Parts: sequence; C-alpha cells; structure tokens
Amino acid sequence: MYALVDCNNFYASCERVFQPELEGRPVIVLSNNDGCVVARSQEAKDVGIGMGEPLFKCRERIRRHRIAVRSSNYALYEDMSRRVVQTIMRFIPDLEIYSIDEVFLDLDPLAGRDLETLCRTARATVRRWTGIPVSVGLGPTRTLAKLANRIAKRSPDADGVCTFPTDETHRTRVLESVAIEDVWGIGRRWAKRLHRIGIHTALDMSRAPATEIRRNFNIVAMHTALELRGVPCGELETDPPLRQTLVRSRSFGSMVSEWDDLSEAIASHAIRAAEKLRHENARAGHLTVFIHTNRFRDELPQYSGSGGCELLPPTSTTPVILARALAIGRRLWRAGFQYKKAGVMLSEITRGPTQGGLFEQRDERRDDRLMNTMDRINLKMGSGTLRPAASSFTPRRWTMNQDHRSPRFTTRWDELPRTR
DNA sequence: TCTGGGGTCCTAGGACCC
DNA sequence: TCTGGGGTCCTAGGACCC
Repeated sequence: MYALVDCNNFYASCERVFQPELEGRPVIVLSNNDGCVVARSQEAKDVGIGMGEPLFKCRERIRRHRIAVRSSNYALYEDMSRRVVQTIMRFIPDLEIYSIDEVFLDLDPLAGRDLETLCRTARATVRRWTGIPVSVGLGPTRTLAKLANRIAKRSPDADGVCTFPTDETHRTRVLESVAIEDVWGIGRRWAKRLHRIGIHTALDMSRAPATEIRRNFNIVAMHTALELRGVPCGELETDPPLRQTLVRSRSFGSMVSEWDDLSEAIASHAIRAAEKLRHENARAGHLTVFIHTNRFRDELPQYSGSGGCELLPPTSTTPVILARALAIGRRLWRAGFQYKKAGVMLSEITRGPTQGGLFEQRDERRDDRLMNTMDRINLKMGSGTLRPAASSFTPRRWTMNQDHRSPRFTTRWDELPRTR
C-alpha cells in the first residue's frame, strides 16, 4: 500500500503562512522573472486564472478580482517543503520525496495499523506544525494513490484523505469517472493517441491489453495501464539516487547584446551550479553552456548555440568550471543578436573517488580546501558574500525581474516575520 | 512591453565491435 | 532467389513530470 501526500496550492499556501491577510483572497505566484503564473490559490483558480498563463495576459483579471501577486520565493518554499517532509516522517518514515510539494509513502511496514487514520493524524499535524494544508491519497499502486489524492482534494466528504476503493463496483465507478488525460503519466500527446484507439477513461486504460499498449506506445504507458489495474510497477526510491544533470539558467530581465553582459550572466550560473554541486557533495565530468535569443520575438534575428567540454578530472571547483564556462560562452557569442537567456548544465555527475587526469596540474586537495572555506564563509555571512568578480555585484540588464517577492521569512535573520 | 526552470525515461538509428 | 548473429555505445528527439 502506498500513499501520496500532496500540498494544496503549495506556493500560494506558503505565502499565506506568514501573510495571513492573504487568507480568503485569490493569490497567484509567478515564475522566475515574473513571467507566468505557476501557482494559484483555490480562489484564483475559481476566477479563471490558468496554470502557466503569462502575467501580461491576466492583468485585467488581477485588477478586477484584487488578486494578490507574488514573485516566486524558492528560499521560502524549499524550507517549508523540508518542514512538511520532516513532520510526515515522524509518522511514516519510509518515503520518497517526489517533488517540492509531493511525497510518496510506503505503508507496507505499517501493515496491521489503521492506515487511513494514521494518515489523517499526519495530515492534521502537518497543518498544525507548518501551516500547510495537504491532501492524502492511499492506494495499492502509486498511480492509484495519485487518483485517490485527486478525490481527497475534490470531494468534501473525504476531508482531505481518501483510500482508493477495494470493492469492484465502487472501483469501476471511480475509474470510469477519470478522463484518461487526468491519469498520472498520460500527457496531452498520448491522451490524443489513446482517444483515437478508443481509450477515453482510466477504466478503458485499465482494461486494455498490456501488450497492445506496449506496442502502440512504450513500456512507461504499459506500466501505467498495469498500475491502474492494481499491479505495482517499480519501487519507491527511499534513498535518492545521484542526480544526472544540474542546470542553472534564467531568462534575462531585459535582452542583452554585449559579451560583457552575457558573460556576467554565464558566470553567475556557473558559480551557482558549482556551489549546488558541492552542496550535494558531488563532482561533474561534463559542462555545457547554452545561450539563446527571444523566441517570442520572431521579428528579431534568432540565434541559439550550445557547447560543452569534458571536466577531467571531474570537479566542483568554481574557478575551473567558471573559466571553462566563460571560454565556451565566448565562442558561442555572436555580435548583432539580442539574447534573452543563458544557462549552464553540469552532467556526468559522480560522488566519491574519481579518476584523475594524467596531465592534470591542479592540486585538487588545495582546491577542495579553498572551496570549503569559501562555502563556510558564505554560509555564515550570507550567500554571495565571497565570490568571483566575473559575476556582477549590482543589478544589471540581465538580472531577473522580481517585483513582488515576499520576505524569506524562515531563512534570513533580517527577514524574520514580525508581529504588527 | 510583457511569455519559467528543472528534471527523468524511452526509443530509434547509426557507428562500431567480434 | 538467396547475403549472419549478437552485441555495445552514443545521440537526437519525443514523451512525461512538477
């Protein structure tokens, strides 16, 4: 038996925890650069604000419905997410962190207990300790736990927790009521193709012959079909595997043309990517840099380029990654274009002992000590206190717009919430 | 004027090996 | 007329997820 705990309207709920005046009001949270809507409170959904909608297309509705607008505040959301997980762990320790606002729980070690009651207790405790409302769905597979979670969210009788029904009639009725495009793992493209072969609901999918799904789609879709039938495919990942890629990229606040500006953006991404890599105690064996112009401005000349290099030996040393990233970026840059975005990707990520480079001259242990010292100073004195001068120290054209960010209530001493 | 960022997995096809 | 069998590795592209 699995459970899925999903935070309701997570980013909007985080904003409300420390700004209770937002309670009952429609709230939306924007993507980086204040471009699109990425989270909505229930009230905002009710007045028709769509997921992913560009901000400039909903200005009028924002004014009309007095919608509260916030820039994304990941320092806050990540910290709140961590608190939610810690709380759940007190009740159900075997869990997989699936995303910033979802965890899967393995309930088998708790067999014999009243699982739904346990989940209700966990849910109430999360609300009390963190202020975040969550919904819980229980089921024999992760796909069915996801479905049960949907019901937990929508049906008032469920009161936030729902177990996928076991009796045949009820089970059939539920599966029949779920459109195929609402099943976890079925996106728009596949839904279209499934409709064409007569599969319209979760029930249809659960009854389709697995071999046919395998032949027409792939093994992932077949697993979905089996899971809808109650056959689990795949285990929970309770200790997370090493990531494969680490990307840092941003659209610019406004477009830039000059290499001096572009290089600062690339530098800042390289620095932050290396920092994150060290935080995870890992090294990367490959580096990719990419830049591109504004794809929405088709009247402007378009260009995009990417290039990479091996990092041998694998490294997390900022000066190494930074110098390589800038060298690649300089080769990619062409005069006469207005760039909108740049990014850095680290891959071939490893942990533990690494194969050294035969001709490598650097003293890696010295590098590690230096990075360690820099990270400790930044942890103590604040992120970015000590950093390479290649990134800028003042806002520039390329730095992102964030006009509505709330204080980082839980991670900055100078932004702690105050009573009024 | 204004349009996000960060991930994973699978498959097909080509190059290459013995 | 008929042209082996069994592999690996890499890449690009296409899905999907939050």
